[in-house]
Amino acid sequence: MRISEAAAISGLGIDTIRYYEKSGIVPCIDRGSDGQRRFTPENIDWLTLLYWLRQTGMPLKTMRRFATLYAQGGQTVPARKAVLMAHAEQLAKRREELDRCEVVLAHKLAIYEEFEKGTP
Amino acid sequence: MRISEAAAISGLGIDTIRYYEKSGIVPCIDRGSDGQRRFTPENIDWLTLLYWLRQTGMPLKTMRRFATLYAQGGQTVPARKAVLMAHAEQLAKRREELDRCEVVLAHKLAIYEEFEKGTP
DNA sequence: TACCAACCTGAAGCTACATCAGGTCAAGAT
DNA sequence: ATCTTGACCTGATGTAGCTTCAGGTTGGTA
Repeated sequence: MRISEAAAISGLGIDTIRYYEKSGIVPCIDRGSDGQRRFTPENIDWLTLLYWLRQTGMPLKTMRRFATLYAQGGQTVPARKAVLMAHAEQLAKRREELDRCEVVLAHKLAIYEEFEKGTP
Repeated sequence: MRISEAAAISGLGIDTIRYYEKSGIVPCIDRGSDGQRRFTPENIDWLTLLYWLRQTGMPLKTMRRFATLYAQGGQTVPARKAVLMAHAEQLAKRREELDRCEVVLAHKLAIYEEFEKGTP
């Protein structure tokens, strides 16, 4: 599979995929005899996971750690689990922030509506 | 009120407040005779709102638009309301992304646990 | 009077991409 | 056989949103 298809499926942009490879967080992408990247289904899974991790704010540094662990094989599964669980906690915090922001917004909007009632 | 207190209350950093002022998204901060910033309660409210908007991903460009509207007085209240409501929609989308990411993470974690059972 | 903390400015540094310039290569149209 | 088109390549530069740094005032305290 070529890079454009990989981008379409994973959700990442073409440039982002190249950037991620250069940054060392996408281990071993094959190249065809033409020198162009060929993506395996395993690659696609990996990119898709990266997409979701980025989408929810995981820094590249952490992704790099995760990728390094992945490259070291099966005995790093507990460590990888720990990384993902830590990120899941981050998600919970984000959710709290969303909640609080929604409260703030609702409050502001209520004030605006009050104001509009006052000056029709 | 000085900048350090303003930072502590609003949640923003001192440097971020200065940066926001320079970027034109915090209208009219007074200065004392010593040339240092003095913050009114109104300023603090504004900064706190900015804190929450930033925390949930509103771009500076949008904040700038919002600030410009604010500076133009009461007749822009409907426009400001629209900005905040658009942002509230963004929040809903973020929440969906969080949900989906949690599903992906839970799936990965389940696979890891399966793996650990298999190779104890 | 000497010093320390808190403030100031302008400039440079950083992260995580996005975009651009300039070039390769294969496949179909002329 | 050549020409064009489109997808890909690399390396460099640009952008957003801060953050940190260098170097310079104040204002209160010992």
